[in-house]
Amino acid sequence: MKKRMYDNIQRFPVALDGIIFGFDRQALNLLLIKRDFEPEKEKWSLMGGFLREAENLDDAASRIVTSLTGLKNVYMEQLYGFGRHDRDPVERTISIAYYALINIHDHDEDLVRRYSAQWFPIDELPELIFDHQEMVEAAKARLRYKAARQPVGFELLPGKFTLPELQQLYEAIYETELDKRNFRRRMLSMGVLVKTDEKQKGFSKRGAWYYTFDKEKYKKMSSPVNGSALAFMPARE
Amino acid sequence: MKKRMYDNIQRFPVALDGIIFGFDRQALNLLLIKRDFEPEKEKWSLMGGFLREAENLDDAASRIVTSLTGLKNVYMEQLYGFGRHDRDPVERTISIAYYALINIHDHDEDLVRRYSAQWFPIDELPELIFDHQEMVEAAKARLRYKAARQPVGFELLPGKFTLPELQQLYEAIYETELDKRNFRRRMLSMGVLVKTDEKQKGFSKRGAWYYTFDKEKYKKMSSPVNGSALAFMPARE
DNA sequence: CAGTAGTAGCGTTAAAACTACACATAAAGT
DNA sequence: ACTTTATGTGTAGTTTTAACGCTACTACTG
Repeated sequence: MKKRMYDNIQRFPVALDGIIFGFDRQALNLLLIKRDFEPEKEKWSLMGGFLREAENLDDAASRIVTSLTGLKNVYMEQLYGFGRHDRDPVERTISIAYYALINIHDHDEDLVRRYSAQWFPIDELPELIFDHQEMVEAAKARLRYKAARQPVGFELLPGKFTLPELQQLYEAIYETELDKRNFRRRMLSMGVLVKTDEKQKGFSKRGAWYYTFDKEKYKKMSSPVNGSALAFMPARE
Repeated sequence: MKKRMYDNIQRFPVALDGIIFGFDRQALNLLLIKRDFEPEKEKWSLMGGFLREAENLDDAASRIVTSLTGLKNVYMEQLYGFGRHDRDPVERTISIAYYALINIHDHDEDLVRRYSAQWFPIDELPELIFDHQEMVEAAKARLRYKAARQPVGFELLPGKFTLPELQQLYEAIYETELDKRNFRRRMLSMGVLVKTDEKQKGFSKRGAWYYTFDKEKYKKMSSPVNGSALAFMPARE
């Protein structure tokens, strides 16, 4: 029995590209790979790959990020579908971009080496191939959007972290400085931070308290842009 | 000279599906078509079509909406890429959903008849094929998000409209009632409405002033979700 | 061991935004 | 002229934001 198929239509390779964010307690970074194949060999690009038969988009995106970082169950969200007809000089493809948030210290360094990958601070990115620059811009905008309404630290920070560290992350995301007192109040008011009885040592004289996330509450708040969580007529900006 | 191509990868039909919103001065409506072909013949679905070679995604989405409505230069925004591997029983496809906002009275009625298309109030939708229900939900959420930070009337309303009409639209979008005075203040404060010296006649005794949009300012505010316009750490909801 | 330096952490206040709510006004129809 | 019906306006109380000055720890120094 022959499988049914659509007639008289084009078929295209469907790529998944991953914008992988990591935070090193200082700056927000992006994991890029140096292409060792044509076209655009030796130039930098996002990690990508092609969709396989019988594989969901989300699964494919996960597979691709895992193949570079070794990490599973990474937080990812679909960003946008990029499909300019001439975006890829080899063949007409469309690419669904996903962004991922990972703890920069968790990744598999061997894998990263094998792919000639490297972390770049987001304000010092090299030139990227194709439309990858555009993807990165979109991902930054989305991350900012997301961070504004829920603490994004859970994915980017280690299990325990201090408020100054969280603030550092936010300042990296927004590329600006924030008021310590207001930031603190705002984050705490979201009700997902749990203070531990442990203090950070060695960094500052006084030492800051470590916090963790209340995973339960955090998960409830975490919803993609299309999720239900958008408030009814929230304030204009 | 042979064209270069990628090796050993699958290729897929790429569909575009359009969530077409229209407003008839009463309710928010969706334009759906009755399928006259298998599978799922006689059931309702979104208007869709397949991507062609050398056609940008946005252009393809436009083409598809135009083919049903006769309207060109419709406001559209990419919504999300849907790609469950079993989403289409005929063949594995991926679909990029776009939503469109049109003035319901402008569409080409012949075309709509030819496709056996029909407008449905968004709170009385029939059962839809595949994952189209999910797409509609996502589109509603996105429209709500968008409407909260910029007046969305321009695309959905005729050139001139009254504030009560605009409010009617918002109430349809949010499926709730709004306070007249607060709504009015909020819309006017966005600074894109221009009062004309013309009054609506025949509908209410007193008659309401017609307004138009200041297209210049309006365009500046109109940016897709990924645009830059997201405020720096806007209020929590 | 006392003083200093450098962050961490707290509280207050003024401005802005939001919410809720009630009455006057224009014009059509009798 | 009076009634009817929807349009249009103002205000007060509350909540949220934004700006800002000061105290509290503790490691290091002499």
